[in-house]
Amino acid sequence: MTPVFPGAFPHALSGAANLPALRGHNAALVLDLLRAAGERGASRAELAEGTGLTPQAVSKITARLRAAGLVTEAGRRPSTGGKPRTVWRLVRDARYAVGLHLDRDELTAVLADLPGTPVAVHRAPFDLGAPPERALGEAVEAVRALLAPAASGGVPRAGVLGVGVACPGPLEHRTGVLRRVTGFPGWDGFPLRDALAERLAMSVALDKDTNAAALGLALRGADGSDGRRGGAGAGAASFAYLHLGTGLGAGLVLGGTLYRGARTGAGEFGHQVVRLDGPACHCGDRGCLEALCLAAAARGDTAEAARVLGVGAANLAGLLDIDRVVLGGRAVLADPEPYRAGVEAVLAARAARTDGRAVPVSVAPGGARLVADGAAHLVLAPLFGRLEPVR
Amino acid sequence: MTPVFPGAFPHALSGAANLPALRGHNAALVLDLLRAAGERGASRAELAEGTGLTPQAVSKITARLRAAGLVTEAGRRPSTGGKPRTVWRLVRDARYAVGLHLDRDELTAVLADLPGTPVAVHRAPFDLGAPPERALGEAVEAVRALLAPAASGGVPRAGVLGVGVACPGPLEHRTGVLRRVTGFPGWDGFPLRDALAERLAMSVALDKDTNAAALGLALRGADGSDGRRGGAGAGAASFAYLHLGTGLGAGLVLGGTLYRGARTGAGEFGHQVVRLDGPACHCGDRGCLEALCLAAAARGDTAEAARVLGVGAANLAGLLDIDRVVLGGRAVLADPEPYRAGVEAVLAARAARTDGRAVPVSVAPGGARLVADGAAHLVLAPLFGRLEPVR
DNA sequence: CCACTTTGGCAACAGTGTTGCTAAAGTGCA
DNA sequence: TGCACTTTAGCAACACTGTTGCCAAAGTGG
Repeated sequence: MTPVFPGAFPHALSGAANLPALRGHNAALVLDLLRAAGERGASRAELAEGTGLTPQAVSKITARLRAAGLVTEAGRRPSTGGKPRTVWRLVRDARYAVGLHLDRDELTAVLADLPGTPVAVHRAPFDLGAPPERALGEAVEAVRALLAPAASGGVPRAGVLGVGVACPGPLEHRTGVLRRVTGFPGWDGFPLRDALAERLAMSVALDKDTNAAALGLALRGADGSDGRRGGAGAGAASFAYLHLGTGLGAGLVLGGTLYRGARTGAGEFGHQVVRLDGPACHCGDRGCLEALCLAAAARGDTAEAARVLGVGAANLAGLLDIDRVVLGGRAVLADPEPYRAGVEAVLAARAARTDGRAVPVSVAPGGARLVADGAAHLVLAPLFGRLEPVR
Repeated sequence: MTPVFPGAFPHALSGAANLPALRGHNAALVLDLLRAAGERGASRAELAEGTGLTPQAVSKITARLRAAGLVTEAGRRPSTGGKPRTVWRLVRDARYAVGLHLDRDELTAVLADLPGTPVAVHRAPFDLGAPPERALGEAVEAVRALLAPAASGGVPRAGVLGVGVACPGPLEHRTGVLRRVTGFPGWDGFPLRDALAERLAMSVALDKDTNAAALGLALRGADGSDGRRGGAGAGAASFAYLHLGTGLGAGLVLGGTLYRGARTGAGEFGHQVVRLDGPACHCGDRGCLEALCLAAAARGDTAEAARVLGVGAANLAGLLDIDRVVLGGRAVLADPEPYRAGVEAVLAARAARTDGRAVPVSVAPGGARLVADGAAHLVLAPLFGRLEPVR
């Protein structure tokens, strides 16, 4: 839709690779380092150090990226005895992406700049239970309102790469088609991505709300560390985002990238059975984590809700050897600390038993806008080689 | 240790990539296709189709691989109206790898050829509880016996790439150090990989038994389909290998590659809690899957053991959206069908509830040698771009 | 003022996959 | 049997990659 730069969007090269793909791959590496560097920027030498490329290669790549308008020189570092290093930074307003969060009763649209920082927000009531065509119209209107000069402050339409849409699952991110959205079966089979793309004349990416949130955390830094990948093969950060709202779901980031499974089915966290033959769940099974957790929360027993959630988190942490657990969702955000502490206690007890490292638990920053912010990253992340682009 | 070919061992290019890495990456792609093609082989045109490279690039790559002795021309396909296609095949005896399975009471060493087929096997009693130095000596002796001309039929020592070692966890594959192997704490901190490498003067890779088994299944085809990756970004096969023996563990293959987590801790499957506040487990927790499953099996209630195992498998399948579950381990292999059917029934019930696809369940082929065969793939897989090489 | 250090660009280079063309090796019909 | 046609595969030139060697620019410190 909008040109980015030649050879853009190469995910970690897994298929056949030719020279354009190689170029795009290395360019994405440099961009990702600059994104992580933020306001501080990075010099050529630092980029060379961080990527493993030679300084000369970095020079060529930064020159190309500058020609594309994506990066710019921004001052110099103090000299350390020789010519001072030139600092490079991402050009914040070089490109934009829209993040659209369609929730059960509310719609949030954000306009994010190249590093992913929101520069405009639009909120509106929304009814996911309305007929799809009507809901679609409201989503389209929300994006148009967001991009109107009055709201976005004159962002050139051509600079907007596309729209990332996040909504409750199940759905298929590859095809952009919704499945039986829990509680709203009317959406089953609706090609939301293509319908939005046609109405907006923009490229659109669709994913689950939990996945969008996890992706946003991976790139903006759930732990403040800006989610940089580790060195070559050192194994990048892995974490699980657990979302406790109307239901209970998870978004998984494994080895620095969002793990969605082949059918976008990964992250079905709430319907793991933790009490065999326990109380019935609305899903038809018995003893689901979600049922136990929500029931405890409903009767005001936050400690028990947190403990049960912690057991599920421990099951997950053991299976996937993750580095961190991040909590979010309305129920958690309403009273975060008991949940955080309760989950962390269960994980710490497990670590003590197994002689292992305790998995730290934190509460997701960003509050109610977390998912919308993350949805914008569905469009931005491929630029930085952080997400397999959907074609 | 043994030269393979210039630029060998490039995993899916995730770090900075230069031309040698690019060459190695594409060469690995071609080798992987030829491995999957097996006896049938593949023509240049088929390789070009499968990799996405141009026919001319494939010509250059096959020429290089032939010079390295890894591939050879093997006949022609019938003409379809023009010049008949030349078929290429892997040279089976171009390279070898040793797979060593150190189990609690037995040791298995296999010599595998380039495609991973065992050509020699050596079995011996083994005591994992013996002092590490003595056990190490026995392992060294086993490898030497396997490679002796009498056993291996004159395989040139120079053609052996290295030794893949699989043993019960926990351990760290990156450093090659054992942790408190369940039941045998004497190993804690023992640098098995480096010790073996020094004694044998060969390169050694270490991993958990369940991971080795899963890797072997991924490459040899748990489903007979030879484990080929899907097309570009199509999402390769994901499955879980569940091993029910003395304990209960899992090996995970996600998107075509072995997932081990940063600390080789992934696959802790048996100590997920499925009965909150249930019976005590030896690990110190309550209601662990392993405790319930083993208890049911011990009292002869295979149906219940299978049902409980199925619940754990369903929890896992939901969380990771996998394509298949493979069962193995002594307890399962002793009487496979009830386990297979029982687990599959639970997964089918779950699929029916969620309107999803039922996850098929199969029993691992290869029997008692599964882990040893897989261990050889710890050495072979990097050649085919299927495993991040440990450095 | 000058020696020294460090940055970063220019030009030549080795090596990648790609493109355009041609030769080789079959099939199938007149 | 001859000939048109199809398909495979190699050669040579090419565009482009990151790398190397060299040198100018721009600082520091005595």
